[in-house]
Formats: sequence, C-alpha cells, structure tokens
Amino acid sequence: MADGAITDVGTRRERARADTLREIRETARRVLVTSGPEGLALRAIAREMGLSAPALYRYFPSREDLVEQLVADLYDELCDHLEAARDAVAPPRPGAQLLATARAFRRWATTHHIEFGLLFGSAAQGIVPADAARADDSPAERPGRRFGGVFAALMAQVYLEQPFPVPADGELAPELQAQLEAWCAKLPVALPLGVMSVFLSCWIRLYGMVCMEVFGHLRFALADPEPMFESEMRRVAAELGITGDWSPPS
Amino acid sequence: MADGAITDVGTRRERARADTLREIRETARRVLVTSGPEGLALRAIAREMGLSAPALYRYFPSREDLVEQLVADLYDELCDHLEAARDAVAPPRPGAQLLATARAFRRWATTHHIEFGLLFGSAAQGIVPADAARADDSPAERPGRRFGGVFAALMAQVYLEQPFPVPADGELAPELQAQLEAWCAKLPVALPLGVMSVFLSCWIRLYGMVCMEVFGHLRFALADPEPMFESEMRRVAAELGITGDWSPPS
DNA sequence: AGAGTGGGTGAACGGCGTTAGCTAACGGTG
DNA sequence: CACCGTTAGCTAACGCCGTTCACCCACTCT
Repeated sequence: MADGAITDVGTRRERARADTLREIRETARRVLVTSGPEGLALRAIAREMGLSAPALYRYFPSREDLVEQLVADLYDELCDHLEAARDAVAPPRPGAQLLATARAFRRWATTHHIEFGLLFGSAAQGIVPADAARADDSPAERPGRRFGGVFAALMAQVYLEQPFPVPADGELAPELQAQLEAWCAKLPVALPLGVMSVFLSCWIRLYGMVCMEVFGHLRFALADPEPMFESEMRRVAAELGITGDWSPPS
Repeated sequence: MADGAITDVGTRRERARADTLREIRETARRVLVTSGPEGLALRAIAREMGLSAPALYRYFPSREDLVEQLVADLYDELCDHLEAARDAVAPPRPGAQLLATARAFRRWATTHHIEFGLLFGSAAQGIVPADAARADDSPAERPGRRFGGVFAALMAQVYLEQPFPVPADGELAPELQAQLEAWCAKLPVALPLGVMSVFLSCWIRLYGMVCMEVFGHLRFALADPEPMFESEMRRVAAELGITGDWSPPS
C-alpha cells in the first residue's frame, strides 16, 4: 500500500475520506481473490462495504480507474515481497539475492494466480498498445517501474561485483544498440549495452517461465513446473557467472 | 477452420445447421477483433447476424463454450499460419524451418494482439488450474496439442538431423527427469530427456519474448522489440546448433 | 395428413457500469 | 449562533449483458 500509513493528518473529513479510500482498495483486493477478475464488480465491492455502488464514484471516476489503482497496489505488494526476500539473504551477495528474488517472484505468482494475471496477463492494460502513448499517466506506472527496478538493480550489482561475459556493443544489431542506449540513459547507473541485453534476456526467461506456469501453458508437459524453474534459474545463473552452492528451493 | 469444408453432406437441415454454426464462429471472430474481448457478447454476435441472442443457445450451451470454440478456431488458424511459414522454407532444412516458424509465431502474435491475448493470456482458461483436471474435455485441447506439436516436431527434426549438446539424463534433477520421461512417453518419437528440457527452455524463451511484447511489458525498455527478438532467436539458434547465414527477418 | 422436432421469436429476470437528482451532514464564515 | 457551500451518501433509472421460459412456425418423417 505504501501510502496508507499517514492517515492522521488533515481535517476530519479528509481523514474519513482517506480511510474510506483505503477500505475500498482493500475490499477490491479481497473481492478480486474471492470472485476472480470477472467478479470484480463495483456493485460487489460496494455490497461488501455496505455502500451503494454509485457512492464509489466519489472516489474513482470509473471502474477501470479503480482496477488500475488495484494494479498499482498489487505491484507494491509484490515489490515488498521481493524486497523482503532479497533482504533476508545472508550474507548479502548480489548473486544469491537475485536468485532469491527470482524465486520469490515465482512464489508470489503461484500463490497469487489471480493477482498475477491482473498484473502480467492480457487482462491488464497491456493489450492494444494505444499508439505507445500513455507515458506515465497511469497510476500503475510508478509501481511498475519500482518493480522493474528491483531486478535491474540486482542485476547491475551482480555485474559490478563480478563482471560476466557480455556481447560487445559492436556485436549487437544497430537498432537494438540504439534502443538499449536510450533505455540506459534513463537509468541511474550507466552499464555496457551488452549487460542490458543480457538482463533483458534473463528477465524474459524468468517472465516466460512463470507466466507459462501460472497461465497453465506448461501443463501439456509438466505436472509440477518447479524443477524446471530451478533448472532454468540454474542456466540463467550460470550465464551471469553466479557461483556458490545451489541453495535448496525454499 | 479445418472442419468447415465438408458442408455438403447430410440432410438439408444438417447442412443449414452447419452453415449457421460456421457463420456464428466467423462472426464471433470478427466481433472479437472489432470490439475486443470485453465486447465479445452473445448479443453482439447475434445482432451482427440478424438473429436474436437466445437463438445462439441452439448451437452453444453458453457463452463460455462459444468462446472456447473460438479459441480452438484461433489455434487452428495460428497453426495454419505456422505450417505455411514452415513449408515455405527452401531448402527445407529443419533449423531454418524452426526459425521461420518462430518468426511466424511472433508475426501472428503482433498482428493479432487480441486473439493472441485470448489464446495465451490470463483471460483464457489458464487461470485457476481447477485441480489439474480437465484432461481433454475442452474443444480447445486438440488444436492446442496440434500447436505444440508443430514446434516439438521441428525441434526433434533439428536434433535428429544434427544433434546438439544437451545435458545428460543424470545431470537433470530427478523430479524433472521423471516428468520429462512421462511427457516423452506421450510423444511419437523417443528422444533423450535432455532434448526435451532444451526444447522447453527454448519454448519458454520464445513464449516469454512474444508475450512480453504483445502484453506491453517490454515498453519500459524497448520501443520496437523486433531487434531484441532477433537477438534472442540468434541465441536460441546457437544453443540448438543451427548454423547458416542469418536470413533477413522478412 | 398428421405428428413431432428443431430453429427461431419476444418477454423477462437478475446483474452490470454509469448518470442524474436528491438529501443530509460537515466545515468554515459573518 | 445562524448560514451556506461542499461533500458523501442515497434511490431511481438507462442501457447493456447472459440466460431462461413459453411460444410458434416450418420442415421432416411416418
């Protein structure tokens, strides 16, 4: 939630409003998991709260905006989970932390199917790119960036602590090179473009693996995808030069 | 559609029914792309056809079943597209064919955002595993297997033509080994378990890459994901020992 | 010719998002 | 204190949606 703590400021009206807003978001969260994404109805949320549906329009201009806020909250919740897993690693070597964070990502995804679907599936705003506009207008944009930052920062630390082999700039296709440069310029630390490409590649593998598992697209081959996940993580770790004994998967 | 061709058999009633059924499926397809997955309503389909909504219940027991049929049709359409791309490769070397099929997969996905979301996103039946039951009851199961078979067959051919290095059975985690064995037993040809694991790994990368692009989860880094896709395919190809000049990405 | 069935209809139920208009309480000001 | 604008809630309503029901007509079969 990340911003629900400071509720004791302002007039009584403002406090009441903030409380109701928080309650709406919590209720929406609960309705989502109990009724699924299709059952996430304004009327259901209002019913749960003992309110009438139109009352919610005092807090959100439309159902879509409420869902977007929920997505932002879920991103924050996921990030908290990831950071907790990362910070629990002792000693705090970046390689082990990256691994722990990746496992925490899968763990959250598999224990929060529905929420994960909302964040990373097609139901989200992802579909229909809308002309690549929508820069940072959406409230889910900031937590989304925070989420990416968790992995990106760890990746950078892994490389800075002990560089692994990456393709030279010249080996990358010029168009890819240009895009990676543009992206790199937005980040706090400058890294070789090859690192960025390896990071993306690793992230794609992690995302692909978890998405396939959660969306059921691995059932055709695997009853329990966890060993395959560990196998993939082992390959990724090898590519990143992450050494050390393979700690048990939780 | 794969089964809409033989429409001139049976009684006149049967033919009329088959025609209407086909028209429903085509209309649903059209409504899907024009109105999005949310707009795919029974009433909208019926309206488009000049029918009343309850009439559709003579053909499908519920909206969900109709959507499932649509998913099956889309799988078939995608498979046709993939096979066409595969068969257009000359000379028909498996490596080049696999590459062409992967590119065709991305091409179809990027030009059919909404349909892809229905097939591979969370909106599909993927979410909520339902106790891993639902073996082959769903009409989308057969085309789904066909889809997997396209890539699996190519992969097998690549390996059989020129084996690439794969982990030995003993190197795989025992649980993974057991699952791959079970999966392998269901396939027509027996292959080393290591090949199966490499196949899964490659498929995960392809799926992850395309999903991220279509669902907009690469926009944080890349404006045009195609160069990254080509880069990933190059890495995958290298892992599979696919040589040959890098044909232009069409 | 008559019976039966299959494909259509309109009406209706409950639920949905959303809007409009109303009311009552709150918060600050004379 | 009274007063008045703002704010948060309500009910009613509109037009969608999926789905069910009762009905009806046309075709098919005996």
